[in-house]
Amino acid sequence: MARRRRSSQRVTMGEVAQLADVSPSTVSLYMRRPDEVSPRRAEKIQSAIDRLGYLPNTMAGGLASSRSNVIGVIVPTITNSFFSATLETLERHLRSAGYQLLIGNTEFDESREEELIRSVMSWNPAGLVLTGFLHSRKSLSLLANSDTPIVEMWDYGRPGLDMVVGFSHHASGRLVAEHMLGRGYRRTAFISTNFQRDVRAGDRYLGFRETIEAAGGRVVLRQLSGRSDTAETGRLLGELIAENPGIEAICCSNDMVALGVMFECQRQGWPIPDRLAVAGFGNQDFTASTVPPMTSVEPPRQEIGRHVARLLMARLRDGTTPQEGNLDLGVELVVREST
Amino acid sequence: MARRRRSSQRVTMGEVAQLADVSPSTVSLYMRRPDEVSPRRAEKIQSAIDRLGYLPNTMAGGLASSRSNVIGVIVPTITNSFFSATLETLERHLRSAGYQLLIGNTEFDESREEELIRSVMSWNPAGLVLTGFLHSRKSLSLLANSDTPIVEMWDYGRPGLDMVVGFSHHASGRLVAEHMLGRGYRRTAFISTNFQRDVRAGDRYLGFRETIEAAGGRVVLRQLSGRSDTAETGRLLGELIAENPGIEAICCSNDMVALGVMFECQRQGWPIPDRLAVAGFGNQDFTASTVPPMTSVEPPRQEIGRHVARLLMARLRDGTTPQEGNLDLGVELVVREST
DNA sequence: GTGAAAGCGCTAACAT
DNA sequence: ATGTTAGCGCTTTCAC
Repeated sequence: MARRRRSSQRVTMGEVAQLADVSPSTVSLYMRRPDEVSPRRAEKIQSAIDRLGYLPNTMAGGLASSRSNVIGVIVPTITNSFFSATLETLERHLRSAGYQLLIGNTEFDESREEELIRSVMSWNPAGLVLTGFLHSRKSLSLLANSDTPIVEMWDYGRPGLDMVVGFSHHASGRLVAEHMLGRGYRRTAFISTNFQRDVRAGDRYLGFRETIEAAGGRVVLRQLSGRSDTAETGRLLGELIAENPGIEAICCSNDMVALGVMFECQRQGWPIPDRLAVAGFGNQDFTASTVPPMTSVEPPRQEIGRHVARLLMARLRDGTTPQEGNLDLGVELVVREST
Repeated sequence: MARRRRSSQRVTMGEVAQLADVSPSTVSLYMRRPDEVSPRRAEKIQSAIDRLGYLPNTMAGGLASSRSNVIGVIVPTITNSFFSATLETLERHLRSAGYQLLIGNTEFDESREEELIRSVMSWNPAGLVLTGFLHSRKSLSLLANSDTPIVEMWDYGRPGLDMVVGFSHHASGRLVAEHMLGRGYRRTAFISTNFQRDVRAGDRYLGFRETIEAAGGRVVLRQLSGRSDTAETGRLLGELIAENPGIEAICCSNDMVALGVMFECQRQGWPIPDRLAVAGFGNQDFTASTVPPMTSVEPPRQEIGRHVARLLMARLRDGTTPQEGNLDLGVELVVREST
C-alpha cells in the first residue's frame, strides 16, 4: 500500500525572525549567545521559536561557520563490551559539550577503515577518534593533510598520529604471566580470538609468552577461527589438553573465551584451578560469579572514553594538547579463585 | 605543483574544476552521475580529484540539495548485544546504500530520548529509527509535523507512528511458559532486569505469567535493581528459593540473568534441571556451552536490522511502504537441557 | 544591541 | 554534454 504524505516545509530562522519582528541575524545571535540579546527581544524570539517549533538546521550552520560539531569515532565493532562501554562514555561526555558522534565500525577490515575515514572526513569533523595504531597507507594519507585533531585509543606504546589514550596490551599479558609464575605455573597455554581480527590480543599473547619463557616456562598457543565462540573454545581446549596433558594454566584473550574454557573443564570434570588454572581479560560483570570466580584483567574501558573526550575538548577549546597527550591508563589484575 | 595551499584548508569543488579545466557544475555532475560526463573530461576531473585529494563537503551538499544521507537511530543502550547486533547489521545495509547512521543512546532515560530526537532532527535526516513504542509527549510533537520516515523497532503489537519492525515480547514470554508447562513445571519464578529500565522485559513477564496462571500455575517475580548483574542475581535467587522452596523453574529476562542463576545453582549444588529448570532470553553464543546447555529464546536481532533498512530504503526510493510496513519477525525457542 | 550584506561549498534549473 | 545562475539556511563581519 502506497502512502502519500505532504512534504511539510521546515521552519527556518527567517520565519522565526519575521514572527518575532527582528532580523534573522538577531535570531542567530540569540541561538548562539542568548545573553547578548536584549531581554525583551530574547523573549519574543523564544516564544516565536516555541510557537513555530523551530529546529535549527545543523548543516546550514556547519556550512556557514565552516566548522562542525561532529566527532568521528571508528571502532572495529560495536558488538563488543570493550568498545561499546568506551563509546557510551565518550558519547555522554561529548554530547554534553554539544558534540555529535559519528560512529563507524570496520568489522576488523582495514579497507573498511579507509572508507569510513573518508566518509567521516567529508563531514568536516571537529575531531576524529580511531582504534589502535594500525592504519592503511591510504588512510594515513587521508589524514596527513588535515588539521583535524586525532586520538588513537585502546592501545599504547607506539608513536601515534596525534594524541593517544590507551594501555599496553603487552604489559597486560605480562601481568597475567607474572601472576601465573607466582602461583607456580610454568606449563601454560594461551587461547585466543584470532590475531588477524584482533591485533591487540596478539600483543597480549606476546607479553604473556615472553614473560613465561623468560622464567623458563612454556606457552602453547591456540587461536579461534573468528570471534569468541564458547563452543569452539571447548573443542580447542579438548584437543589442546589431549596433545599437551601437562598444561597447568590457561590464559585467555578475553573473558568469553575463559568462560568457554571453564565450561569445558566443568564438563570434563577438571577442577579449577587444581587441574587447570584459568584467567581472562576484560573483568566483565560475570567473572565475579563464575564457579570458581574468575581471575581477569580490568581494562580502563570507561576511563578511555573520559580521557579521549577530555583531550579532544582541550584541543578544540584552546588549540593545545595537555601535557599528557599520550596517555597510558594501565590495567589492573583482579585475582580470584580460578588461578 | 599548480598552487600551494595551507594544509588546514580543504580543497573545494571549484579548485578541482579549475585544475580539470571544467566548470564546477560539471564536477558536481561527475560526482553524482559520472556517466553523464564525457569520458575525456571525466578522466581529467578524476585525476584532478586524486591530485588534490579532494573530499566533497557533505554539509554543503546536504544543504544545497536540502536532503541528507543521515539516518538517525535511537536505542536505549549500545552496550547490549541485542541492540548492538541490530545496529551493526543496520549500519552495514544502510552504509552500502550511501547512508550515514547517527546513533544516540538514551541510557533508558525518556527525557534523553527527547533531546536526542531534537538533535537528530536538526540534521534533517532522511529517516529515523526508534526503539519501542514509548515516547514522551514532547517527542511525539517533535515528530508530528515532520515527514521523515520513522521505523519503530524491537517491539510489535501496538500501533506505531509509521512503520514497525519487531516481535511480540508478550508472545515470547508465552512461548517459554508453554514450554515449561509442557515439561510439567507449575511453580515458577521470573527473574528480571528492572522493568523501569526495560519495558520489554516487563512484557515478556506478563506473557509468561498469564500463560502459567491460565494453566493453574504460579509465578513469583524478582526484579534486579538495574541492569543484568550476575552477582545480584545469585543473591536474589538465594532469597527467592529460601522463601519459596517449592519453585521448580525459573524464567529469566535475559541470558546473563540466566547465567547468574545457573552459577548460583552450581554453587548451591542444585542440579539443573532436576532441582531447578532455567530458561534465558537472547540465545547468546554461550548458551550452547553452559553446563547443562541453556534453553533460550532467539530474538531476530540481525533480521530487525535488515528489515528496518529495507523498509526505510523502499520508502526513500519511491515514497512507498511495502505491504508489510508492520512486521512481526517472531522468535524461536531453542530448547536445551537446562529445562 | 541590532540589522544589512556577503558568503560557506555545493546542487539544480535552465540555457546553450 | 557543459556552463551559467540562483539559491539552500545559516554565520559573520561590519555599519549603525
